[in-house]
Amino acid sequence: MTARKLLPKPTESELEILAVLWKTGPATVRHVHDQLNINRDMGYTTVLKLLQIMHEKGLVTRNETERTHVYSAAESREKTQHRIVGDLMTRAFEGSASLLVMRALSAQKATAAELEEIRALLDQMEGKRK
Amino acid sequence: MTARKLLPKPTESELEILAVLWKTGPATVRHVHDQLNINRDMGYTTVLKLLQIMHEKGLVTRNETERTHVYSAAESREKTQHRIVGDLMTRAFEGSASLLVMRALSAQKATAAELEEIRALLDQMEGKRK
DNA sequence: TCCCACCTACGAAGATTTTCGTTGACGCGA
DNA sequence: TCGCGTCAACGAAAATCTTCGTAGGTGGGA
Repeated sequence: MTARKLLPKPTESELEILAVLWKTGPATVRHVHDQLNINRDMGYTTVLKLLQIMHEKGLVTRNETERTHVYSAAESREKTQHRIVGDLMTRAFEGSASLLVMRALSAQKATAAELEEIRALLDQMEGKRK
Repeated sequence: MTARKLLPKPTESELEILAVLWKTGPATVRHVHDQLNINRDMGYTTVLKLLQIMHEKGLVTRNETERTHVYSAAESREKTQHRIVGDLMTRAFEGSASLLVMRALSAQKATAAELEEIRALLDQMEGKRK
């Protein structure tokens, strides 16, 4: 009832912005800009423009009641990640989840706790299977 | 000793082409074109141009001894996937491998055999840990 | 020999993404 | 009230990616 239209896949820059919004919740342009500029270098108006475009695309919503607008990610982190991973799986991994998982695990050492988490997920999936 | 320079991340179209090369091994433009056109629609010269650009970028090598050149992926599928996944992990998953793994597993049901494979990989990683 | 099918190279248009300068409005403190 | 810092909006340049038309070369068969 809510999702009027299919959201486009965010571009790389847009994804960086979404990452900030997911992490800190609704935020102003200023805040997003400051967060991004911890690791990279991007002008204020660039971030503003990006957020305006994302708003047009429906990737973010915004509260305009105050002069300083507050932006929020329109879609949950889970859903967006799900779409992106699914897309990548198709394009670069022949649709194989396990192959992608292996690369993910070898790309960066997971902590023991994380490994346990994954194990639990596997158990759960196998449980469902029967 | 071999890697002269860091390869750029392939674009989406380039990735499609690499997928063909990885799957079938060294191939001519004609072959890549035919394979791609099973699922989509892309002109011959478009594929040619893409391969030429990829050659400039170093993403593929080519054998020019024959009039019909033969292209090969310059980097192994493993390495490229590794880089792409690492990049995605950083940009969209806060660097968390386990989070990405979870999305991958939920994005598509893995087969029982795949789940076992992943389990084995986990065992191996935990073994190394101690 | 001539024509045709096929190949590479090249240039450029079109589409998309990324970046930023400029403008005008707002509100607060001097 | 005036000036300054901050904000959104907009336009457009710059960079990158995608697509294809055209030209020119090569080789084989009629």
